[in-house]
Amino acid sequence: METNEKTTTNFIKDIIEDDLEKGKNGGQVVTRFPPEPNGYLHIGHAKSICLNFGLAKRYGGRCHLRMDDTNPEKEDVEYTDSIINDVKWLGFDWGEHLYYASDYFEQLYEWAVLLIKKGLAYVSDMTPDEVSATRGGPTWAGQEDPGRKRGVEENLDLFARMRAGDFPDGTKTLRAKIDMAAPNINMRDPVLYRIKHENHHRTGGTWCIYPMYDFAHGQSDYIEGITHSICTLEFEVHRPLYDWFLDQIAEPGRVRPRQIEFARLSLSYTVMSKRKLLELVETKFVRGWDDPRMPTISGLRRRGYTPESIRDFADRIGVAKADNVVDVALLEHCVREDLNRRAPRVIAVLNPLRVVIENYPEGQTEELDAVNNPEDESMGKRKLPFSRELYIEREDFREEAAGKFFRLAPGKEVRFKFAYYLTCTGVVRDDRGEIVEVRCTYDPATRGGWSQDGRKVKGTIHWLSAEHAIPAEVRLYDRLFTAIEPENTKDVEDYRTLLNPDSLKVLDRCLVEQSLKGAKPGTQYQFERLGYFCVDHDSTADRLVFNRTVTLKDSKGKD
RNA sequence: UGAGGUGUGGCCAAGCGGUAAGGCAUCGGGUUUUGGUCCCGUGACCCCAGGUUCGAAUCCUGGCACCUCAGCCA
Repeated sequence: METNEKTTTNFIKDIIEDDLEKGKNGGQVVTRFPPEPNGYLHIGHAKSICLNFGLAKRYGGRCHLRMDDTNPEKEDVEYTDSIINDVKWLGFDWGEHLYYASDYFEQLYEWAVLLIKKGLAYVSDMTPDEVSATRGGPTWAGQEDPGRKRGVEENLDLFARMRAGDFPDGTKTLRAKIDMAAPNINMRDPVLYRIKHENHHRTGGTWCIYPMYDFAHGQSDYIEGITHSICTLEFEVHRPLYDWFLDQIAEPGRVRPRQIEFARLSLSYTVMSKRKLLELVETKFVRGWDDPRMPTISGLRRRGYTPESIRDFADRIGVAKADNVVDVALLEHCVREDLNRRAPRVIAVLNPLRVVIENYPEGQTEELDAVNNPEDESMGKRKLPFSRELYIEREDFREEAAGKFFRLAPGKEVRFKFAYYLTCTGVVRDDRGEIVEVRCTYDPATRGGWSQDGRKVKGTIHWLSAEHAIPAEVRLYDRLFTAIEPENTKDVEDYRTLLNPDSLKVLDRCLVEQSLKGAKPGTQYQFERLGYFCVDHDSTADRLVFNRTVTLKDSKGKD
């Protein structure tokens, strides 16, 4: 499926179209998705990925995948691998354009030297605390760093020695000489390089000084010929700095990137910060980054979300600058819509209740036709075995059938989907009074589930032949948090107190139809009347495990 | 009290001076061998107050609210 663009327009498209009209950048559109490999990608990243790759595609340009790996302390190849895998899975192709900011370290270093020579950067001896204490505040200026007074030669020498490893971590930095009284705090002599005697996951021990985000990002964009550098709103106040660095290094005639900011995505009932997601993983509240309850791409994938549904979601939420919290119901709507078209229907009984058909011959089995997908006739039909003893969903039977209950109850006739009309004649209880079996009779004239005499039954329920069904485990998921905005709920100091204790429910005595035997992990189905489910990779040769992606919409009790 | 942003129905979001798109959710109704799908229908004087204009969500002025920035994180 092609990513269809439902939102008519957004301000970024306007900007790009305006640039194109003016012939800027030679009519090129080059974007990039620049994650830091310090965690797994989540649905918020998906918004950015779809935006950047989508724009490139729309305007006949290209989109790079760039690892923003300038901080070896937090980064790891495990994350790099997962990012590459996730972006690919989402359906995007960066071709040859996979880059690493760390590949630009040498060039970045040279630019730092250039700034020193221009008298625009200096080596500082301040500690982190001192830098912080002298930065000033919103309404008061900062104080100048003594390092500011150093001459070019001394700075050059000191900076070279920083690179050479002459100084311990935290003792020196390279700072830009801008303005300690700038109203924008980011312009108050920002740190360009810090010393970290740390092994980098790609450059190994080559470097012991690493560039800061501000000194690396815009230049990386420049190196790659990015035309539109799209990032989230918190970088808006960094834009003057982004431009300041480009002012110092950009050569005439080369593409000069422009930073454009949009509002990041918040999804209701979950958290999106990498720190908090990491915390959930580390405290073992979830089973890992790919726990189906996580808003990570890997979690959504394991949950059964399709790339198409996520791309559709990204299109529908739009792109703007206003803070927003998108209702997770929209995401759910997107998978339902996608899976409704594609997922084959099968029968599963999550909470089995035995049914015996008194007038059906013992030992007899017949095969009935079942439609694989009413939305798509080409998906054909399959045979479903029917016999005297069946299982139905426990909640599809009630002794007291109140007004709106259309399912099985004493004396009531209902349709067993694809099979017959059955009428309940009674129940069998165990010692404790629990119903363990429902007795019924069937009407042989209603084979296939319809009646020639035109009589209607309101209810249709699903069922499985007792001797043919196979066992399975089904994991039901619910929202991870009980609050719409766990990170922004008043009177709540710790978001973790809002974790939903019932976000996972494991049912280990479920039954599914025999055709599911050997189903491959990742395969998606609609369990008739229940929802969309997919095979989890925890499944083994003799035990299937399913994840519930999302329930079917349910209007029970609403009419 | 600084700088940069944002405010359109419950949640997103178009709109770019000519009289409020669309989606999700909700609630009605119809079809239906999934209480699914599908199909119909349902809601806004656009943060507030002034002003400009024949006409303003769109322009101007003044408020108010919320978000971001004081990591050697990104």
